[in-house]
Amino acid sequence: MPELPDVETYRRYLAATALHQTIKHVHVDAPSLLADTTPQGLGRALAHHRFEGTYRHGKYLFAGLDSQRWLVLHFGMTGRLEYFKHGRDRPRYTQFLISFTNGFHLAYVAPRKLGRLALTDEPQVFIEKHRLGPDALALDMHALAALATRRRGCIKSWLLDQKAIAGIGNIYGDEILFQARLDPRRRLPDLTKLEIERLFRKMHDVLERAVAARADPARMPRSWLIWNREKGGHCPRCQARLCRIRIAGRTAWYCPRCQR
DNA sequence: AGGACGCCCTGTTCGC
DNA sequence: TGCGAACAGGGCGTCC
Repeated sequence: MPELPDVETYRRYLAATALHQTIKHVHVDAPSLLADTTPQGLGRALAHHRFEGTYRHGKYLFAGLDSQRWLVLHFGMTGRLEYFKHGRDRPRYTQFLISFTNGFHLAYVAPRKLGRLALTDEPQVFIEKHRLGPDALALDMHALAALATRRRGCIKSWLLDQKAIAGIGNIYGDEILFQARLDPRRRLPDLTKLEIERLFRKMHDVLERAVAARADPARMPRSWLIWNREKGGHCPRCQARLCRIRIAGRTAWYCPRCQR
């Protein structure tokens, strides 16, 4: 689930719940999630400190500490955050737990343990180290067009490549291409200027509206592909049977009539 | 450069 | 109905 709109929603959630409170201690249940640190390292960095700010880049969430260090969270395919008070509310599959002196806890929940937790001195340093592309919502039309000319492969793999553009995953990638009416297999050099502009507008529009919907599909329009992206699904525009193909190792859903 | 693949994990769905 | 196989919204490393 966690693509840009989901992670932005988590960022707001963390900012609304867990800022400015002293961390009593942390507990790591799944050390395999830690990148370049240890449970002890994480404990030392967080205990007796407070989160004072948040930042998001693509699918990465950064929580800034009063020590000038940052906790980095990536949610893999199934991660999420949950803030709670009572021990009985501790979510199943909690892999990492932050306990505050006010008695509340922030759980990093990930049934599949495919996420990542790390520490960094500065989000920008982490972003450069991982060679992430610009955040999908920070791009303007010009920048997107410039990026597009440097690429020769197919459009869907490009949208999903975090080193090209950061934040788009399989679900919203399909949604953007559907709304831009572009076949996911189209090659970038073959796109016209108008098509690139359409792609940019839809990328922005889909991501902004998904953020406004708090990444909850139930709050998104029925006319979106997201409602129909399943076996036997039909195009919400023309009712044609949707096609399902494999691109870049992931399932791509598209309408063979509307997307060219 | 970019695409295909295997792998990391585990819960759910599919298909015989 | 039951069971193993295939699949799921991510990312990384390797190979070609």
